[in-house]
Amino acid sequence: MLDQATVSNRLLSYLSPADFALLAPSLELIDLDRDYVLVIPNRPIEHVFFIESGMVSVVAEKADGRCIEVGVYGRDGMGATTVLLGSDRSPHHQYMQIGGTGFKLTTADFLKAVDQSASLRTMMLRYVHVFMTQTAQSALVNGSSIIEERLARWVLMCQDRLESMEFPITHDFLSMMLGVRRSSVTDAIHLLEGDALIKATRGNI
Amino acid sequence: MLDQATVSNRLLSYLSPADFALLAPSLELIDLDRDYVLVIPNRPIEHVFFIESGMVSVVAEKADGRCIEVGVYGRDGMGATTVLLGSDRSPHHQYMQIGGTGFKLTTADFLKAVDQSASLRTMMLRYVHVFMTQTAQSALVNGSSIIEERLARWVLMCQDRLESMEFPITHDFLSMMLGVRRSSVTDAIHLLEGDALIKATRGNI
DNA sequence: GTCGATCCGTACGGTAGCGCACCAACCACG
DNA sequence: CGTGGTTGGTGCGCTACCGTACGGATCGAC
Repeated sequence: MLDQATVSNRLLSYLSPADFALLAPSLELIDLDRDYVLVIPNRPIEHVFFIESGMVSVVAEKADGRCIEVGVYGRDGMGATTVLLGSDRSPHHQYMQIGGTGFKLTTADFLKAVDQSASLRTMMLRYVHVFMTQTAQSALVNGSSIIEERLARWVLMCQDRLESMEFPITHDFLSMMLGVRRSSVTDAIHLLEGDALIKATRGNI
Repeated sequence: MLDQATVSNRLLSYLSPADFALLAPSLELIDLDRDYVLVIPNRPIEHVFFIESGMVSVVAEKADGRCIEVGVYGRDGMGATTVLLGSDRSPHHQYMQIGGTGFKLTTADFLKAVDQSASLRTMMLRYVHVFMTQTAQSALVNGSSIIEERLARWVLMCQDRLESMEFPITHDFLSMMLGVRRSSVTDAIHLLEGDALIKATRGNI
């Protein structure tokens, strides 16, 4: 049986013991390697995830195939929040940007637990609000900040979620996330390095 | 007593009669003139709104005072959705972009009704999902589309919500909403006019 | 009609970021 | 230890958009 005290995921660890006990039997610990897909757009969501380590990108795609990240989460949150809102699908991609581990449970088990406990539902809905705010913030900076600032925001968010000063990411991936040209990312990284704020090596920041 | 059949708001009109009856006694019809403030950022939300006509802008603000619209709604939705998510405040401004009318009720009355009816809650949470998707879409276009496209999106969203081919709006306001320079809006409008897609007069589109 | 305020058209120099392309450094793998 | 794929640095011409600014048009109030 799973011990709540050993769980890194913030949502799970802040639950009341009773609420945790509702979910615990359904939780399955799995490896989440880089590029592991948590949610496929517009397809029924069969599993819900709680991240223990690593980071997930939530990515929106335009009709022309162009993609931009609209949110990220790690041990602070959960995947596939839309099931809480009564929808069994989401228009966005979700995949591991940085590999790690996490718990997976079926959507049905999750919803059953949420229906049984109002406090559990409340907790989860609060997280939806947090994530929504993050998305709105993305809209804000995407529309009003230069690349250097957007990169800095991304690095900080990544740091918060990984509790690590270093993480593996290529300029190419970052350019996807920010929706800009790869060499613009290179330039922005150099600027931040010039201010001694970050240090980048091949495939690492 | 309010007759559900005469209500324009989509959320209210799609409710089951029983759910509507739960809300109806609390609904107060009010005028919502242009610039009427529905939500002040980071202050307790005392009232929830269902729009009958007109349009609301949800606007995020950066530390430097720069603002960008992260969503809009009209008769298709409601204001202050965050109360559904267990938060009594929101970080965003919400005010009437185009004047109209709507129903107002206290947050307490609204939450009481939602607690009494699971189907009512479900309906409202589904709308939260819709709005969240819209916000994510804003993040997407803000980061990847040229002004002309973003303006076109805005005009179409406005049209959907007003069911009117014409609406009062100045270039100046649009530049705020899109987070761009006022004269860039003027240019984009001329481009769309060149394609005979819109027609603009002073303070009108 | 006159005045002030609002709104819109236009212009000009400056710059962030783009698309593209090329090469060097680096790594994994045989 | 060579080879091929990945990643990062750099350059060039180009476009979208910015900041700023000025002047003309339109409107309401008196």
